[in-house]
Amino acid sequence: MRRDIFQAIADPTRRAIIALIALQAMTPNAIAENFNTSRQAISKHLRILTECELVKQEQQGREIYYSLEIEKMKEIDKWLEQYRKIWKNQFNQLDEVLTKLKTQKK
Amino acid sequence: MRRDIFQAIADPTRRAIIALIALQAMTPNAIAENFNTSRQAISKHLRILTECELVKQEQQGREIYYSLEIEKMKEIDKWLEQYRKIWKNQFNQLDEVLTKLKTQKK
DNA sequence: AATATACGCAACTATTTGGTTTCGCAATTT
DNA sequence: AAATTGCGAAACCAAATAGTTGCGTATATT
Repeated sequence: MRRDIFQAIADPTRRAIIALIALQAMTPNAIAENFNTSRQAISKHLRILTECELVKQEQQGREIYYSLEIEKMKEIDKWLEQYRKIWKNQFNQLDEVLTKLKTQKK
Repeated sequence: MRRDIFQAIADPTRRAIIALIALQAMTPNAIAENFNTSRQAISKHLRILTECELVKQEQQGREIYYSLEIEKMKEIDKWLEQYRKIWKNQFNQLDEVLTKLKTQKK
């Protein structure tokens, strides 16, 4: 039972759930209406998302509202950072080449 | 056989491979030395990474050098962008509250 | 030419995963 | 109080996954 954020976002249904509840909290039934799977299947996805803290719940009577824990998304951003450095660096190197070519032209 | 980038980075070994070859191209054997699994297992991971174009190969004699296709990493960045907007927005809202408190103090 | 090395590929296996069905419990509604 | 609704949890199943073992092939070394 791996339960890390990368494994959580690997499933396309889970990414769609994340997108759905990013702007407003929703109940499992309301979420399930947007897919053609059962409420239980969505519930399982929500459990995985909750376990890795990508999603938080708030009980309201007999309904449970799920919403995105946006802070957790920053972890992916943090992981990407090392690679962003690489592609920015490559861009700068390309930029250098271009300016060098420019000055040679003059 | 799903073969998208999110599924590719879901596996921790594959993320480690990506980190390894990000800065320099490496052969499967050289990569495998950094893990305690077989060369074949690494080869399978490399195949998955290659199939979703996260990694490119370059044959050199009987050796094949694998390196990161950094451009593909931007796809994750692109996906994150929508959520980055949300957390930046939340930060701005917090900022507004703070400046409001400040002016009220004065 | 014979051997060794670097590798991909296919077959097989154990485990994990996404899904369904069935159940039970708590909060509403009637 | 009885029926309904919203939900999580457990049991079960088919498909996918990560790994192993055993090839075959091309390049390099002797």
